Amino acid sequence: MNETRPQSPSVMEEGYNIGELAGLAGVSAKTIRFYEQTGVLPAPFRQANGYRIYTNDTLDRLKFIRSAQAIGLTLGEIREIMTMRDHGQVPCAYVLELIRTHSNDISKRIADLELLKGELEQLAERGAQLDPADCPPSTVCHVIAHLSAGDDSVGGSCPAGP
Amino acid sequence: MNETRPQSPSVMEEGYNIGELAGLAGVSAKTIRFYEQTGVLPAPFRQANGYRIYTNDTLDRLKFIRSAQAIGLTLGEIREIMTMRDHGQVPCAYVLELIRTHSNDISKRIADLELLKGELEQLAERGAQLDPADCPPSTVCHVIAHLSAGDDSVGGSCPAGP
DNA sequence: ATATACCTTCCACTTAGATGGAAGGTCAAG
DNA sequence: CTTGACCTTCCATCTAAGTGGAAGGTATAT
Repeated sequence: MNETRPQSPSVMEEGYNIGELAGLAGVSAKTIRFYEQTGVLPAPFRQANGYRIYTNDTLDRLKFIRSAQAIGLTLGEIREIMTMRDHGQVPCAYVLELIRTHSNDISKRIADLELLKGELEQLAERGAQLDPADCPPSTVCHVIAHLSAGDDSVGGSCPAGP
Repeated sequence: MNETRPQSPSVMEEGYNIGELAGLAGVSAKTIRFYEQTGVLPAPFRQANGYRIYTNDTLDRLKFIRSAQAIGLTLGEIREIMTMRDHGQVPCAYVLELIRTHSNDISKRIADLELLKGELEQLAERGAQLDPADCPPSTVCHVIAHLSAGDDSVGGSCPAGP
């Protein structure tokens, strides 16, 4: 049910159509079209019927995309890398720079989150000792005090993973 | 230039129009309308000319919103809290639960980021030793290896703060 | 012949939290 | 009387990375 290769059963042209490629790469066909549309993947050749036809090259690229995403690179950055490759350049230096930059960003984000976590734990501890009966409507809830004034540098967005 | 209160100069009805409130709360008037539209703030009374008129109550709420956002609560959660208040309930228990939940989420996110950071540093170290001349096109870039197989649990979105 | 599973394009929608701008009403001062 | 600063509503746009679905063409199996 899975090994039905509709084209050229003996010559093995190594051509995948989009669904097969999607299965091999572990992404959806929609995602592949989206990557093409946004320039992350090049437009592939088409069969006579208009179907996209892919080679192992695209499979490699999709694997790279997955790896690159897993380490936090954005599709925009990945597209840059792909473009360098397609212009004959070796993107290693750029990739390394991206990795270093992301590493620094992550360090900063971790520091911010540590701060925030400390604040939350403090609030939880203090809040557990407050009596809800004492909570005046004017503060909405006294568990959340006006803490460090003007501190909005701590990133409060992006609450949970997927 | 700033203390022009257009309404009732002597009786002090404590009424602010939206721009004044925005200035006092440190947000934009657009943001206040947005909060009203999404149910985070209740619809205020209107003056005869259709202008919104606010009291100190809303100022308190805006301050609460800022504090709650600073500790990572979403507007949806804040709206819940406001709704409880408006139904005569004391939201402290709910707030405390939110704080604990967020604290746990953040711990997990920190752990994920630490993992990711370790991986990035490893890649940077290894990558610095690779020769770009050896980078085969099929891998797009050999600095990014296919590392831990199928590891997409590490959140790679939300790269940098504001 | 038809059912089913593919494939194509195009358009809208998602999350979260706003922000920008157009078109028009209101208000106080010069 | 006009200018400029406010205010109103409504609609669109942003980021990031997709996802959903409609309308229609194609290929294979029964």
